[in-house]
Amino acid sequence: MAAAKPVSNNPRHVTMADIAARVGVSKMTVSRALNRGSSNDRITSEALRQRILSACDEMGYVIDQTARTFSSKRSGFIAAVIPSLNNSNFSETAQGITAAVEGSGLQLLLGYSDYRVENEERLVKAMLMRRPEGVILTGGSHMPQTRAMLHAAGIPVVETWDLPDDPIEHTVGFSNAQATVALVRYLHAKGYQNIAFIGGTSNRDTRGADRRRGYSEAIKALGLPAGRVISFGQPPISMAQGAEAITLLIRQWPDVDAVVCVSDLSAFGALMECQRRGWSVPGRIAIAGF
Amino acid sequence: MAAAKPVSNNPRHVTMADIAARVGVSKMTVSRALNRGSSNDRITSEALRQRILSACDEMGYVIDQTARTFSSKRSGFIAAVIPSLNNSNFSETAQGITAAVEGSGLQLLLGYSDYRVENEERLVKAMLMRRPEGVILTGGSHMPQTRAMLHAAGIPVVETWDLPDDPIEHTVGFSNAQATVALVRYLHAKGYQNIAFIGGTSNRDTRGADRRRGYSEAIKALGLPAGRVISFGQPPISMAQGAEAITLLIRQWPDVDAVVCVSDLSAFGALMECQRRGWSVPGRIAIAGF
DNA sequence: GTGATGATGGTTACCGGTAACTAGTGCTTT
DNA sequence: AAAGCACTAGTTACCGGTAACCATCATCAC
Repeated sequence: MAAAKPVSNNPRHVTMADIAARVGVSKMTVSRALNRGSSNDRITSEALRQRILSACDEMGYVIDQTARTFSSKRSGFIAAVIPSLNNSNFSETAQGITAAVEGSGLQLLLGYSDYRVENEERLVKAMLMRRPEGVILTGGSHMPQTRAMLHAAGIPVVETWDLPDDPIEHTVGFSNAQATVALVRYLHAKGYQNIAFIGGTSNRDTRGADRRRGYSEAIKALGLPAGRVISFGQPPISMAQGAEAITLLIRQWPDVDAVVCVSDLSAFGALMECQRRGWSVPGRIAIAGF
Repeated sequence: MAAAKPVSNNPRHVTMADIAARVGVSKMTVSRALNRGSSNDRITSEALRQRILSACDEMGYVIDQTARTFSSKRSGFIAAVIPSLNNSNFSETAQGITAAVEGSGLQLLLGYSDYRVENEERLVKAMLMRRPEGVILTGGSHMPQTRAMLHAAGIPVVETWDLPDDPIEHTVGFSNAQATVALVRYLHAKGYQNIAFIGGTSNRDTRGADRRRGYSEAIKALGLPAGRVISFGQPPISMAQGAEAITLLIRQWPDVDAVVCVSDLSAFGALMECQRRGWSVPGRIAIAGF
């Protein structure tokens, strides 16, 4: 592909030196005029500054962030890895981070791992090569190599959507297992006795696996009938898969009166299927989504 | 925030020079060993190369992509702007691009504009500062300044999900208006006479607006009853909004026998509502989504 | 044996910004 | 009036890689 061509074979990119020559000042003055307001601010006279800015406009100059990063050791972005783009939870997380970061002059660089720690490792490596000023990860399960690289990078690391026992550094989240325990206890307190669980087939989705573990622990602790777990579909499981799962569930254990679904999406699919079949919710069966 | 701290205040990042000193060769040799297989390949003896690679491993060296980009003028990534993360169409586009780009050594940098051309302009500017090797945009409507910057950048630009009259450079897509015309014609050919349209309230979503325009043109050309347009909710409109919209629609024009929805999501919401109310689809009313 | 050739590794200069320091100016302060 | 200070702009060096060119050595054809 285009892998052999330089970024630009224009006459040449306009550089700061061109602007400086045009205005008749030094590069440094141009740099200072453009960086007004940054931490290493140096006041430039307003008239001169305006001349510089309009020269930039006229010549179509855009500062080279690459050179700037290289020189100042500040890349101006933070990296975030989420499992999937197409999941409102994670994309809302991304939107939230973007909003929070806006104004501090930082940008968000987003990557998605497709729920695979190997992909996460590759992504983290690629991102670290670009020297982010911080990294945000989803979940607390990572490859050893990933943890090592992040430690070596010497930048802030935040893990979200989980409460790992052994955090890399900071954590913003909750325990998926404990939250599911609470959910099962709540259903039990409401009088439900035969509580099932619907989730995906793979352990790739570690948060999903944590939720299943929490379910099993709670069931055991409460002395309820155990083993009522349907595993169906590759995470993230779809609405359609949620619908199929609840059909299987009712066929296998007709006495089930409540079901905990691994995600909102699967719960929604299950709910739809119940409505379609005319099973009253939560009369015939209660449905809870995570 | 952390906006005043350098990327790293470690003892110091391991650099290529450190590796070179350790192995007892020059920086250049290290560079060549690491870039084996790239376009400007120079064969390095395998034994030496292995010694270099293991030295990198031992010292935890990760190449500085910033410096590399700066020096070689090749950033190794392409930029894509999509309207929204949380839309399976666009996130699938993103996944497709990622897959296509994989193997060519390029990475994808993703940004979302929230359906606003002003945001798109800010994003494009921020991305161009990092010197991407190509840019992919969603849709064919952009701020004049955005077009100017992209032209000045001198890199390949691709517009998708649209077929603009005045493309910036390349286009991969289709005409939203023409496709909607075809859809209306198809419904008419099937015998439907009272065809309505459901879409969002704003023109921010230019593809949605194009679809509405195509709908109106087709209705007019076919001489069907016009004006049966429900505008409801800010794009991208949700399933719930699709459901509400169809309720309004039927209340206002009870004779409507087919409806074109601006998106799959709104069509799905409308479909659900019809099922809930016991209206047969496509008996009582036909529902088409874009 | 000698020049040509090819494989390998070294040298030098440079990419485009910014940090850190220096120099000149006008205004106070004592 | 001299010293001190606050501002502004200029100078120099450098970030960590790579392009382009150079030097060396072994191999080979004649």
